[in-house]
Amino acid sequence: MDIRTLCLGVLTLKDSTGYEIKKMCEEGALCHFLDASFGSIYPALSRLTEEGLVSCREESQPKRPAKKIYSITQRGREEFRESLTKPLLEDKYRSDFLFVSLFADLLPPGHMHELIDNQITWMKQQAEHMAEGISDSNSAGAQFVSGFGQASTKAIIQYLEKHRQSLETAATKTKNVKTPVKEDA
Amino acid sequence: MDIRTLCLGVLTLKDSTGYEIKKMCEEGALCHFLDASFGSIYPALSRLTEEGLVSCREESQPKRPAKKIYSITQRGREEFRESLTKPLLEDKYRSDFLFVSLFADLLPPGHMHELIDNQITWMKQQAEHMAEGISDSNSAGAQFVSGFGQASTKAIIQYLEKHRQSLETAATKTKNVKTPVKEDA
DNA sequence: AATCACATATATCAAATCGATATATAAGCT
DNA sequence: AGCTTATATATCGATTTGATATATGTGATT
Repeated sequence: MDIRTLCLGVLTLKDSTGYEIKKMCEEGALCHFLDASFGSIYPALSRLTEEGLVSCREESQPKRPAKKIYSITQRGREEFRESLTKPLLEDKYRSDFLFVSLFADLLPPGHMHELIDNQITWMKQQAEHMAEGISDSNSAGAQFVSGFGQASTKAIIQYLEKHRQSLETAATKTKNVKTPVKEDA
Repeated sequence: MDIRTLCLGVLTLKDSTGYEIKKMCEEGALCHFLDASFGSIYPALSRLTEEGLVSCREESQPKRPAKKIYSITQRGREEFRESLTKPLLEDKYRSDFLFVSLFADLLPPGHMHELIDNQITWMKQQAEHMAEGISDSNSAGAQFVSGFGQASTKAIIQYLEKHRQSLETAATKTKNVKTPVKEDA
């Protein structure tokens, strides 16, 4: 989802500053499923303002940098609705952990074991964090997303706990001693 | 995982052209877990060659553009091994589908139903495709990755089938008629 | 026979995006 | 006094995507 549409979506729920939009990406209902940096949010909000899809009122507070509070306009709502019905990009699970797993036989002894420990710990934290989301006063959509995250995360934890052994033993059994010297160009 | 390291990883397994590296991203063991475009692969290979981490022999074939076959060098192997032990980026599940789900109440009637149908169909295809990978003559790492993908995908399918109703009814019950007019700047 | 889609192969480029950094200020902790 | 964290905006280099261009061969469709 492009940052433009993301901003419109957040503003559909609540008037916000750029800073708050970033926070929602880190703590909100979708925090495990999207990213957005200041470097993309601020330019997006400027462009959306130019195009009349959001409006901006400046609120100068004493001894603080002035807030720019953005609201979505009627045209913004229309465009957002429309963009929701356009073809979606496919889901994608990105994982450095899996990339490294594919090369487990090149790792020092015990390293893969540690990686999986960390991965499981992290996954459990994620699952907890997702479960918190559900207890809040949330929309059906937010609960659906939270449940989705929990279901997949728990399945992954189970998988890791059940199958880690096969990967770890395979990693220690193999050519981990010294890269064979076969000279090149 | 940056494209540079990705290329080194693929070349660890087999000498390849840029084109073949791209294909492995689309069909190989990790195809569901990473992306890379020509626009990043070719420059990465050039830079790696300059730096002496890979070598390149050109194979001109009759009536075909010349192949540039890259091999990883000893230094490349060392650097790759090292990069495997560096801190990993956290896994991330990116999903337009979930983003739209959060705004299900803004969709036309029946649209969410269709989206979920498509999502389930697509997920089932993914699961099948991942299962194929396991039957091939594969390393422990590749089997681990394939199993990981299947486990999470199947959990998601189950979740979608079990909980779709709650989202779909919530979507039809609500303010889908007309965006309220509340005028702005 | 002509056309179309797909596969092999390399390469470039605008646009989007990330990640880091800079600028202010206040609160709270050690 | 100094450190970290939080609020807030903004910019910028580097990376990466996604589209496009250039060639050619094969197999399917019309």
